Order: sequence, then C-alpha cells, then structure tokens
Amino acid sequence: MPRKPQQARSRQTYDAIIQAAYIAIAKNGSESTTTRQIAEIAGIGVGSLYEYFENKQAILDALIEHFAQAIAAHVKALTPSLVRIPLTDAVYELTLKFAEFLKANDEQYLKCARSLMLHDNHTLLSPVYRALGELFTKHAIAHPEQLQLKNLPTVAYIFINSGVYSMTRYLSHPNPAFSFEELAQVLANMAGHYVAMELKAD
Amino acid sequence: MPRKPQQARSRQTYDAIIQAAYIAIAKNGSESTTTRQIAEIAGIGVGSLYEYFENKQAILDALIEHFAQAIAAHVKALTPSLVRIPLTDAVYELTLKFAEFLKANDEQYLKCARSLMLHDNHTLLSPVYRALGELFTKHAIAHPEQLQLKNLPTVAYIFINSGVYSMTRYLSHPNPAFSFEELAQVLANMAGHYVAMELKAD
Amino acid sequence: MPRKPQQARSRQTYDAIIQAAYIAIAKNGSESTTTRQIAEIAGIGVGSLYEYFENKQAILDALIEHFAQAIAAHVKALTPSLVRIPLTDAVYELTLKFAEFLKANDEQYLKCARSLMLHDNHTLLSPVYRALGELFTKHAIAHPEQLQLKNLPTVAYIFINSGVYSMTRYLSHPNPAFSFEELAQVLANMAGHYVAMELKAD
Amino acid sequence: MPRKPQQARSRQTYDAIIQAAYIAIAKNGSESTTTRQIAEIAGIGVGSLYEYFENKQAILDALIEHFAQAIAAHVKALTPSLVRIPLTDAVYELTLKFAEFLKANDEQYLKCARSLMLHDNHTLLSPVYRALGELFTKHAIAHPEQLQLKNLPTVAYIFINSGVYSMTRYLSHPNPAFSFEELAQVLANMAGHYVAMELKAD
DNA sequence: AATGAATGAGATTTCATTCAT
DNA sequence: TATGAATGAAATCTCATTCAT
Repeated sequence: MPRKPQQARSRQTYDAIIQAAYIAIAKNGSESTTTRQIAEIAGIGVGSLYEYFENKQAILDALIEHFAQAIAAHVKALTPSLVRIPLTDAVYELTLKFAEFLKANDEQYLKCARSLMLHDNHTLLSPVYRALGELFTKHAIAHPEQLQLKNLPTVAYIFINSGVYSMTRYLSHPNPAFSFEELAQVLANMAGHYVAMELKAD
Repeated sequence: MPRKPQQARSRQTYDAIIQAAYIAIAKNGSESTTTRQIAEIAGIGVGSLYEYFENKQAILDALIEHFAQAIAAHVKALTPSLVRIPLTDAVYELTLKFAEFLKANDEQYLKCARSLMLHDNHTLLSPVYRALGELFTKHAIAHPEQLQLKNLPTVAYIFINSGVYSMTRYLSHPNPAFSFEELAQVLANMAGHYVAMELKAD
Repeated sequence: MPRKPQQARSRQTYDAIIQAAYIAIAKNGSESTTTRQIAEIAGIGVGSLYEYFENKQAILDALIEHFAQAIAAHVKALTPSLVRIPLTDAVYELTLKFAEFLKANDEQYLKCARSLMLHDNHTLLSPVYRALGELFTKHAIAHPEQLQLKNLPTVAYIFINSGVYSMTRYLSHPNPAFSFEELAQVLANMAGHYVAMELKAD
Repeated sequence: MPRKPQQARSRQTYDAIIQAAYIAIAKNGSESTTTRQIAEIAGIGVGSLYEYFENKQAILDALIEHFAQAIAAHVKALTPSLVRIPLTDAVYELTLKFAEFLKANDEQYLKCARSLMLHDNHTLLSPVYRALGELFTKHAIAHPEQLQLKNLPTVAYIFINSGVYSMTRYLSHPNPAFSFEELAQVLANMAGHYVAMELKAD
C-alpha cells in the first residue's frame, strides 16, 4: 500500500525512481531490471520503492505512462507546424524529429522503446496513438482533399505502426545498410504516394 | 557439454525439446518459461536438456533459428507463385498467407513471435529477411520495370518491417477496429502505389 | 526513550494507541498487526508511537496488561453478587457474563484473547487469575463448608483454565454442536458436583 | 508445484523436513520459525523445501497433521486398557500417560502443542478429538450406566478441552504451585464426580 | 512533541544448473 | 545416456525502527 506523497521531497523521490527505471531499462531491458538496481540508481533504499509503488510492475507501468505522455507531448508540440506542410514533408519531418527525440539522453528513450514496445500495452501506449491519430486528422482537415480517403483509421494505424517500428528497428541496428535520411524519405514517400494514388483513384 | 545429436533417437529428443519450447513459450511467454516446463512437455527429465543444449538460452536460440527457418521455408514455397502476379496482389496474398501460417496450431507461431521479438536478435532472424528480400528481388526480376526503383534494399526493409509488425500487432489486438482483409489491402496498396509512383517519377 | 505520559493530552494519545492496537489485533491477529496500522487507526504518525512506547512489543505488553486489568475489574464487579449464591449458580452466571463481556464491541475482546493466548505470558495474565482466585476464595468464605476442600488452589486453577479455554474455543468454533447455555450448565455442574462429592467424602 | 517424491531418498528428505520443523517450532514458536531455519536444521538447501511443499504454510499444515496423527495413535493405543477401568482411574491414567508422551524428546511435542494449539485448526486437529471422543464412547459402552448421561457430546467436549489445556498450561508453567499428580487427580475426580452425580440425579 | 519518509535486514520463493546414481 | 533431487544465488517484498524537520 504505497502512500501518496504528502511532503515536498516526496515528489523528488518519486521522480528519481522513474528516472532510475529509465536508466536501468535502457541498460538491461525491462525483464532484467531488478528492484535493487532501480533503488541503487535512484540512490535510495529498496524499501523506499514500496513507499511510492505497489510493486515492481507498478513502477514499470508508471514509467510507460510517463514515456507515453512524453512522446505524446512531443508529437503535440510538432503538430501545428506539421499540419501546414504537404503530407510527404510532414512525415519526413516527423520521422527526423522523432528520431532525434528518441536518441536524446544517450538514446535512453530509444532503448526503452525497444524493450517496452512489444509488451502489448495497448492501453498504456494509447496516448501516443491518440496524439499521432490527431496529427493525422488535423493534417487531413488542413488538406481537405485527404478527407476523401477510404479506411482512414486503418491507414493511420498502419502508417503509424510502420513508421514507429521501422524507425525503432533501424535505430537499434548495429550496421544499417543505408542512412536514416533515406529511411525517412522512403517512409515519407510511402505515405505521400499512397494518398496521392488513392485520391486519384476516386 | 552437449553434443549435436548423432543418432536417430537423439535427433528425436532434440526435436521434442524444441517443440516443447514452442508450446511452453506460446503458453507462458519466453521469460516465464522454465526448464522444468520444457522438460515436462517434452516428456524427459530436466537433466536431459543439458545433454542436448548448453543451457536454457541455447534452447531459445535453437528455437528461434528453427522458427526463422520455418518462416523462410514458407516464404520460399510461396515465392514462385507470387513472383508471377502484380506487386499489389503479391503483397496482399503474402499477407494473408503469412497470417494463416502464424495462426496455425492454435496461434503457436504468432504467440511465440510476439514473445521473441522482444529479444530481436538481428542475426537469428536474418534467414527470414533474406527470404523476403529474395522474394522482392525475384519479383523485381519478373517485372523488370521495378528494377529501376531507387533504394530497393531500403524499400524492401521498410515494407517488410511494416508488414510484419502491423500484422503481428493487429493479430494480437483484442478488439481491432477493422478487418484483417482491410489491413492486407492497405498494405498491398501501400506497396503498389509506392512502386507505381516512384517508377512514374523517373 | 518513551516517557510515561504526564499530561492529559499525552494520556489521551497513550490510550488511543492501546485502543488502536485492540482494533488492529481483533482484525488481523497480533502477528499480522503492523505499527503502521496501529498508528493509522490511532490517527497519529508512526514516529509518535515511539514517543509512548519503547517498541512494538511494549505496545502489546501494555495492551495485555490493560486487557488483564479489564477482565479482572469485570470479575471483581461480579464478585459480590456471585459469592452469595450457590457454587453451581455462580459458575453458570459467571460463564454467561464472561462470554457476554468477551463478545462486546464486535467480539473485540474475544478475538484479541484468541490471538494473545499464543504468547501466554503467565505474568501478564496474573491479575486475571488473581481476581478469579479471589472470587473462589470469597465464595468459599461465604459458604464455609467449602473451606474444607482439599487442594483448593489446584482445583481453582483447573476450573479456571477449563472454563476459560472451553469458552474461548467454543466461541470461536464456526458450527458448535450445542448451545452456549448447555456448555455453561455443564461447566457449572462440573464445579458443583465436584465440590459436593469432595465434601461428602470427608 | 512440489513433486510427489518418486525416489527412495525422497521420503527421507520429506521426513527430515517435518522433523526439522518440529525442532524449530519447539525452539522458536510457529510464528518465528523461518524457512531458512527449517532447511538448516534438516541439513538441506532452502530450495529443497519447495520440492516437497508448496510453501511454508504447507509445511506447518503437514506438521500439524503429523502431530495430530501421532497423538491420535497414542490415544488409540491406550484405549483398550483404559476402557476396562473406572472412569476416574481412566482419566488419571490418561493424563499421566499423555503428559509423558508430550514430554518425550526434550518436550518437543509439548512445546509444539503450546505454539500450535491456538491456531484454531479445528479441521487439522480433528483426528485427536475423534480419538478422544471414541475413547469416551467406548468407555461408556464398557460401563453402560454412563450411556444414560445427558449431553454426552458437550460433556466430552468440555472434559477434553479442560484436560488438554490444563495439562499443557501446567506443563509449561515455570514454577507450578502443586504437583502434576495432584492435577491429574483433580481432573480425574472432576470427571468421576460429575458422572456419579449426574447419574444419581436421574 | 510530532511527523512520516527513508531505511535495510531479513523473509519467502523461484529456477537454471549440477551431479550422484 | 538419462534422471530428478538437491542446490543456492538472487529476486521481490515487508515492516520495525530511526531521524531530520
């Protein structure tokens, strides 16, 4: 039964735990991360973890939520400028910016993403999908011809998954056979061409 | 000091262990699968596992290799018929056949795939990527205009990752918002449109 | 370094802790009761417990002493009226009154008794035995023929233990096979018959 | 998931664990006994406990069952000779023999009894109550006038509880004020007088 | 005097691996 | 070669107690 932090320093410890979890997971993967490691990195005693979290899983869940919020916030921040430009350019830009974001802090986010992405947290990751979906929708509204697209949700789903996964995988590949810009360009074209063709078809 | 099986009976036991590992992982995930479970399912003693494999990880590696070979074989078997038909149709067909393959045996392969992608061993999965790459290449040869495509490896890489991941994620989604055929169609169009547009551009 | 409470407010807190301990032990048993629970129920901080008590055991000891005093006081209050009536009636009455006492407050005392008898501290419970012994003695004085009884202390010891334990056990039995009145009657007759026969023998 | 012992030495280990639990509980009480202690006393690794028992509680349960069986067997062995003699003598004899039994092996059984008796194992201890009840019944059959007794089950219940608890408590008292023979005599008379008076009353 | 965040020793439990048979 | 009992390091989690505020 973790207590809700009541004093000022509590918040600090809570955040320290989440940050420590990021570092530990980036280093060892979520499955191999132990409570001791997290406590050590956070510079606190093991017992203190349980003042703030029910159990280990609760720490991971909080981290994922935090992560999802961070990504969603990043996407939202980019949204206004991206909706103004053509789809191809928007996807290209988003891809680059996203990669930059993932690679910050010694690739902490990237490493965590790889470890967490497949834990099927459909619910926990939903803010991300919502933010990306909204970006898609807003872009369509700003470019009304795109509203004609059939299967918009399906298309969004696939574009998003394709982009996120290709990027994540690329970034964690030790010796990629091509540059990241190339990848971004192909992703962008894939989206652009798809929309162009579909619209022409009608 | 495990030895590669040399006798017929040994080979049988070796295979039984791999099959048991499939079953256990499909049921509990790779992290929660224990050596005891594997031995029990395989119908042998725990100690015997170590006659055939150095350690637990070696079993998982062997399973992944086996899995990769199985997928590659499946792709290779489909290749001759797929290279003959237009790209869009080929992707559509491949997606459906692939899903069917993953869902066989009570979704054993699908469940394993989800659990194993976590450890995403680039080397172990390479036969799959090679087989899919070869399918791409052969298709291009059978439709020579596609050889003009810029960045063919990059494009292949992205198409493959996009397809595999979107599909895996879709299939493990409890309440998908659209049908699998829709997904396959969008993937197919994505590929078809991309190639069409790129070729026209030159 | 806890101090005995010297001010009125302190005394209140001290009592609140004891009461909280009663509640917690009745609910969870003495082994599962934590200092946090006690503090929470008492409406004070954990740290404050240690202003009043050396450690957790000291709280339990104080509770047992309090409990013993409460029981002793109850017995003493009944003594004057019980000494007047025949032994059989007195035992019957005492048994019923005692059970009533244990079952008050949602069986708080009963539940605590069951949990605390485990640690059966002969010294801590001695006030109870003293009060019951005194009741016995006074009854004998009021009925002088009983003073002839051999082994009076032994007899008292056995009657008391028999009564207390049979009653406690009965009251915590989920589906007793007979009524409490029956039990009280048999206990009463046991005492009455014993004394009658012993006196006749001389 | 403990395995049922399949090899010969398994039984040995199982028994060693139970014996170790007796020793540990006699020494520290059931609440303070740890799995490590048990393993150490048994001369095995901690992990081995879990080859034979689901968890710690399962060890205690097995011990209680073992204990109950041992007591019941002891009572059954005494039954044939006790049913032949008058009630008073039978109770006296039973008390002495029972005490002897409890004090064997450095009072191991006695100490365990004190620690376990109040854990309200109505179900686990039922073999004991059954054996004692049967002794009562057989005695009544051998002395048919006793069959006239009202409330036989209630009386048996009280006699048994009174005897067991008085004895246990006496034996664990550091400085008893009277001899054990006195106690046995009073218990015996209590039973004898009760029955005599009740039968005369009718 | 009062607090409650922090502590860390210690409890239970798991499981890959070994080794005597 | 095959076995499965035994192992013990290591993981998660609890909670009485302390101490800075």
